[in-house]
This record gives sequence, C-alpha cells and structure tokens, in this order.
Amino acid sequence: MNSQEEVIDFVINGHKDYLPHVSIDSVIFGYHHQQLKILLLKWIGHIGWGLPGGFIKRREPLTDAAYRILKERTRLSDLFLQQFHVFGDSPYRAQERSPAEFREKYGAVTSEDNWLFQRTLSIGYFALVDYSKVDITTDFFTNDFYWCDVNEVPFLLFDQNEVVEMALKMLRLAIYHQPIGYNLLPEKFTIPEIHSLYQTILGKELDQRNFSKKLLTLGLIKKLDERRSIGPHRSPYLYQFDKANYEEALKEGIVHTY
Amino acid sequence: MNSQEEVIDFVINGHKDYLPHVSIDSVIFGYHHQQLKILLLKWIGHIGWGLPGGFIKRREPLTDAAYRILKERTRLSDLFLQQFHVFGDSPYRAQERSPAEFREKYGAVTSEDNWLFQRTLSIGYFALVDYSKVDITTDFFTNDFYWCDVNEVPFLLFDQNEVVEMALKMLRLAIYHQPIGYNLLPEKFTIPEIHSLYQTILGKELDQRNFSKKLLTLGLIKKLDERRSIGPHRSPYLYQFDKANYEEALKEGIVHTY
DNA sequence: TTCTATTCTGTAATATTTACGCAATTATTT
DNA sequence: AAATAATTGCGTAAATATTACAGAATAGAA
Repeated sequence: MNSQEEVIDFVINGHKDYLPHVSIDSVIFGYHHQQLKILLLKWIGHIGWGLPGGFIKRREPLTDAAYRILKERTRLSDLFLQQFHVFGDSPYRAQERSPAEFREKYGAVTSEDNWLFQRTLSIGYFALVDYSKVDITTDFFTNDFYWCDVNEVPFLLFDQNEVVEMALKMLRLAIYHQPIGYNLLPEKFTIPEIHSLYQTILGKELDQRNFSKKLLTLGLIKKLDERRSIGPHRSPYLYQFDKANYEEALKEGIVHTY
Repeated sequence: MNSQEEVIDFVINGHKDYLPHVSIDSVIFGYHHQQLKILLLKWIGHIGWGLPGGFIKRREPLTDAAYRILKERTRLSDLFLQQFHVFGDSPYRAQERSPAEFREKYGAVTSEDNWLFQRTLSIGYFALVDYSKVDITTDFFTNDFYWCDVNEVPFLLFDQNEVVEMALKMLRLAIYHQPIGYNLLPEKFTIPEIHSLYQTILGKELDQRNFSKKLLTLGLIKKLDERRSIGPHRSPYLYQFDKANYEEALKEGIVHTY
C-alpha cells in the first residue's frame, strides 16, 4: 500500500475486502547482540510506535492472514508463528481514530461510521524470526521501523503494551514446551550463543554446563566438526539443531527446566 | 431469548447490538460419575448438537461477554474461564445457514446478506464448572441439552469438533501449570475423588500415593478433620484446597509431573 | 463374625537437577 | 617467543524429585 490512491481506496472500500471488527497484531521477536528485540513501526501521523498488524481478507483463513501480514512486512516465510491471545477488553480502541485525523493524514474523506473507526478485536500472534534475514518493508501508513529491546518498549498505540507483555509471557511459557531457537538463530551457532539466547528470553541466568548438557540430552542440538573464529579467544564449536528431534519435540511437547 | 418475536428481532436487528463476524464458543467441562463431561446443546431444527456460545455486544469487553454467555446458560458466576484459541481457518462456517432455513425454523425473513450468514470467527473459551451446581437454561434456539462424556462426543455443528479437541488439549496443558479442581469439585472432597478427576482429565493412570503426596507437598490441598461416609468401606478423609497457595499457584504457575 | 470393597500409608531405587572450578584455547600485545 | 586477557569446554558429587511398589486398616452389609 504505497500510493495515496491505494490508501484512500483502502480506507473507503476496505470493508468490502476485509472483515471489519477484527484485526491481527504481530509481536515479531528477533535476537541480536544478546538482546531480544521486537519490531515496532511508526504509524504515519501518530506520535507513538505500534505493532505490525493488519486485517483478514473476507475469504482468507485466519492462519493464512497471519502469515501473509508477516510476509508483507518482513519478506520472510520461514518462521515460527503462534496465535496467543485475543484482545478485546478495551472496546474503545478505535476511539483513537477519527474522520478529522484521516482527512489530515491521508486526505481521505470518511464518515463516523467508516469501518476503521469501529470497535476492533485484535488477535495476537507472536513470531520468531532470524533477525539477520529480515528485510522490513514500510509503506504509506508506516514510514519507519525499529527493533526495540523487549526491556525498553516505549508507550505504544492502543493497548499494545499489554499485547507485548502477554506475548513475552507466552513465549516464556512456550520455551518450556517446545524447542525454540530454530527461527531465531542462524543455521549454525555456538553453545554460548544459544545459551545466551535462552537466558535473554527467560530473563535469568542459566548454568552453562547444565544448559548444554540438557539440550544435548534432549537431542535437540548436535555438535559439528567445525568451529568459529571469534578473535583472541578459544574457538567455540558450532552446533546445529537436530531437525528430526526438533520437529518431534515441537509436536509432542517437552517438559523440563533449564 | 424465548419468544418468537424476540428471536426474529435478534435475527433481523442483532447486528445493531452485537459485533458481526465474531462469536464465542464455550466448552464447558463438568465432572460427574468419574467422567469428564462437556455441555452440548440441541440447536433447534439442526440434527446435530453444538456448543453453547453467543455474540459480543458492541460495547462489551470480550471477557465480560464470555462470562455473560456462560452465566445466561448455566446461572453460574463462580467458575474458571479461560480463552484458548480463535478458530477462523474455515472461512465458510456460515454456509450452513441460509434464508430458507431461517424462514422455516424461526419464521424470520432474511436476505442473503443478513449478519448471521456472514463469515464468523469463533473465539474459544473453556470453562470448568461444578456439575452439581449448574442449572441449564434452554431457549428458543436451543431446546435441549446434555452432558456428554468427552470420549464420546458426537459429530458437532460447524467445526466444533475441532474446538472441543483443542479445548481438551489446552485443559491438559493447563493442568501442568495451574491448579485445577477448585471449580470442578465440591468445596470438600476426598483424595480418591480428586485423584480420579486428574486421571480422567489426563486420560491416564496416576499412582495414588505419589499423587496425593505431590498435591500435599505443593501445598495445594489440606486435610480436614472430617471424613465422608461412603457405604460399606473405610471412610475417606475430606480435603480442601488451600486458598492462598492455590491462588499463588494460579498466578505464578507450576511445573511438575503427577 | 466374616466378608468385601475401599482407603491409607512408607520406603527404597532410580532419575533428574543443581552446584561448582580449573585447564585449554586463541589472537594480540609485549 | 612469551605473556596476557578473554573466552570456551568439560566432569563429578550432592541434593532433590520421581517412580515403583504392597499390605494393614476401616466400614457397613451379610
């Protein structure tokens, strides 16, 4: 959605293509420099930042919509995506939008009952992506983005701070049940890297020896014969996820501590 | 909703009061005679059974709607209620309804674009209720109900078999993270009762000695000085949930096996 | 009193988790 | 070539948690 015509058409006629009253918000997690980050977008004309999101096409399965929205934004299709909650306890989310605002920002003439001003429930998805492979697309609505440390999330539009908080909580729950990492790390990684990833996600220290023992015992990762050169230090071995066991664990679930 | 006038008004004008395109489906679990049951309703005119559910009022918080729908149906307000998934991958749920059907069943004259024929996402909630305290209300749409063993769920309307399956899966997941039982059992209960409840929910045998040891160690239940008389057998002691520890565990989560 | 069905209780073996420190490695600096 | 600084890699013992398992006690009915 890049030209003004397209935007105006979306505002005026979008309800013909998309379901009103329901939207998708995505919390996209990436990992970089030992930090867990989420992708935030600058919505044109708004002071604050917000989550990437979008609407569901009228004949589009929900899951497809979630993947589409993510792909439009990140160009990634290989990622971990999971629905985690529907937000709808604040019935007035739409009150932050108005015809005046739309005229000003987009030059779109709308009436009070335009579909975008109506109450909208938001279905929250969280995604795990390989930060280095992401290629963010901005558009007419969103003219800027940044990767924000999860510990330093600014005030967000609507009730999206709650969405982020819940996403993090659900990610931390998920990490006890399913293997996490495949979509956040490069193909090959070192123990210190994955160790640090888990510590970052859980927000607490994990004994490195016990941690690697655990992953190896579970069969989730396997040691390669290569090492990485990391400057004036001992060269760490590289590891890889064990595809078969990883998939199995994803399906079956695991119960463990780290 | 009991008179035909009310129903017709709902069909024709419901979209003014309720959000279209979104509904709530509740899987209400009860426990009786060592069986885990769910509440099914007979929808008037349909051959099959379906889940209780309803729509969200335009200015009603989502959570409130879920509680309201449950209360209208069961008259209970003290229960465990948890959102677990949004179903929307089958965009054609509404195709099972038509103007002809509505004219026939309810005497309501509708057009193809009536709000009830449009695609509707369904937000799944599961509830845990004390079977003995429930007082089911039927209405014009639903003229019968029954408590159905979770292992013998018949073919349900729309994609609701999937909803039930997922609810059960999420309940089984929940039982590892939060104390469950307070809303399924009477105030005072015996070890064999709660033991059997857990076995039933998890669908597997649990060593009774280890099980009670676990609950006691976690501090979730406490032994009372009373016993229950159960016929020609040794009288079991009664237990109660430890309110404080139970709430704590609900909030903090627990990780354990049984 | 006996019978039957059910509750109640403890311990030993096994498995898992936790705690913990030092030698090896690497490139850079001296 | 040796010293340095920062980092990785590795093993074991103690503590804790889980599992497996059986027989005595009880209550009412016969």
